[in-house]
Amino acid sequence: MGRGRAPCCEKVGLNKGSWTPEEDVRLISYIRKHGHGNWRALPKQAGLLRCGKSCRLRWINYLRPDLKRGNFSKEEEDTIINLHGLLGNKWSKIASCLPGRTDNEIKNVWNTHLKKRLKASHQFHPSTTPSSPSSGTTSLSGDRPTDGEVLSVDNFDIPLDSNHGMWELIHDSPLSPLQQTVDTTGVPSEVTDPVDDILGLPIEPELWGDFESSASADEKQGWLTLLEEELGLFDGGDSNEAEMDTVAEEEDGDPVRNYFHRSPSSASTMQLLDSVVLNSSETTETNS
DNA sequence: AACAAATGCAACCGCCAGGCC
DNA sequence: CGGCCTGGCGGTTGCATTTGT
Repeated sequence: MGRGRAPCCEKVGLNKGSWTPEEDVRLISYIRKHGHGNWRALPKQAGLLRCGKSCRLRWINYLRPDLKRGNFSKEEEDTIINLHGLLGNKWSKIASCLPGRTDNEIKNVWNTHLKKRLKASHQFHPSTTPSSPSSGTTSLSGDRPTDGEVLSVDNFDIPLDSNHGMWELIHDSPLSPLQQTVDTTGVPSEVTDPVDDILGLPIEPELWGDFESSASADEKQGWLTLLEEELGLFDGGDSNEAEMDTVAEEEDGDPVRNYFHRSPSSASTMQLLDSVVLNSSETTETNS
């Protein structure tokens, strides 16, 4: 699919548009084995006719093993609405508070669903004043409110207290625990585990070559079908269920993720934000 | 059934910030 | 200190799919 603007001349000869399962396999396999120290060099080393940016986007938005798939829950949507009121179009920061969700995904959900919903509710209840993305960013990036002031976001009053850490959160939104454990791109900084458990598929770069040369057409097709199922490209039935199990397993010991997965009440955004702040400071101490 | 309009979303782009030399 | 390189972010695009007529 040719999306976006006209291709830049230096990228002539590179693949564009939708990724094929084969490309996905190559990328997953390479990153799993070598990590992604240099996105620019990665496609060449992985044998992909893609630019580094494209590889990075594909990995972050679609192939990362820690991604949650499926529709956004009501609670997730409420959280997005509230955080958007706080942060404006800071999709990456909002995403950092929603484990398993990407900035791109959140941006899409906002633009396609939530914006319209807010608009509709505003028309229905003209007295309410939903904060616009720009106003949220602009107002908060300006003068800092004094202690005791209340920031009203989507009918949700947030007391602004300098001792509370809210202002710091807004301005210096910390990394989520998810990012702390797997980094922003979902891959450990050092790949040490020799067991290739990504997607539960036995992928190794060396094997790919053997696979390509020796596997029969049926074997290749079956393997790619399996990949499609794992990626959610194939409606195989219970793959989603398996993912939810994985998510549930990962919840233990992660306050923010637990919070979201168990009882993500939109009215508890303060709690959420506190958790993020707390967890961030704990991690900082641990690392220092 | 056929066509048009609306919607969803993956992937593109340019720009910017931070790190390195 | 300034230039270059890279990664990351936010905005935009257009194809595929769904819905309406």
